[in-house]
Amino acid sequence: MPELAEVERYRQLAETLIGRTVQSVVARDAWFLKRGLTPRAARTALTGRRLDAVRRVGKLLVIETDDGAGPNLGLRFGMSGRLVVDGRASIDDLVYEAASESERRRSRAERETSRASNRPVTAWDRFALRFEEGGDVRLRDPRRLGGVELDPDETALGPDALHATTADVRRAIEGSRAPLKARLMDQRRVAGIGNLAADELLWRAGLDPARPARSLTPDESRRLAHHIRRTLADLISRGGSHMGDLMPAREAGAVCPKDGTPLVRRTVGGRTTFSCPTHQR
DNA sequence: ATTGTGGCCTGCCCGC
DNA sequence: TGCGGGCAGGCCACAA
Repeated sequence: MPELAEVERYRQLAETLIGRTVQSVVARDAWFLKRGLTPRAARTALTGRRLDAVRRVGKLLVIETDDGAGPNLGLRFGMSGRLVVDGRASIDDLVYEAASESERRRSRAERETSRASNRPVTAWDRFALRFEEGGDVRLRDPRRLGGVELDPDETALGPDALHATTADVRRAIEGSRAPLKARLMDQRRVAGIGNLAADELLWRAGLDPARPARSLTPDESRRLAHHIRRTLADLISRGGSHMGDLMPAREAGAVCPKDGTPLVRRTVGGRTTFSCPTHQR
């Protein structure tokens, strides 16, 4: 499910849509349309448009139309949203399943049954575009926490985490006594860090998620910026946010893969957080 | 303004 | 087998 790494995969998948022309808009779930958008307005705005660029800003996917003359289509995936292009989900599913020994040993049928949210169930397709050239793109979201909007306000997002500089990170955390992790996950400060990536990169950086953001030394901020970029790039190349080195230990009773210390599970910034009390200070 | 909390919506998994 | 509770990778409105 979608953090930056997943949305980056969706972006790559969506590149195959470039050059296609919207034949029809399927927006049966009005609740899924945001900022006052209605099914009728979406149909009017998008039908006949050619898709000509796909960008990712943090966890937001932006599809541009008609060389800037048409509206931008903004897709958000919430916690359970997936992008399906021409009937294919993005390959992060495959990587994820292949990575699990137990999953691999099981039959495809069993896997399909147990991982119901991956099945091609059209009831969960909340929004779709069909193309004159054939094929379609669908936003499949069982929990309906994602959404679709036109011309999303990208200025509300901070610099993209994948390319965050030390200066970006310092700006994001300076002066704040909120937990470091909460600040990193504030999309207005830095865009794209989700709960799993936050745990992973703070674990790699050796920083306590609960530390007041402003307590970092200049050297720690630099180290943090490095690990933000490095971790996200790693997660993208490995195929998903669940591919981090800390992830296997993200369960009750697990120990730190670095030093064997029992991990601490708590809520930080309102989110379940795993960290190592020994090497994360 | 900043920070913390609750809620949104749905599905899955565990324990009884 | 059925049922209730707790959980989930995001985000927004709200209160202090």
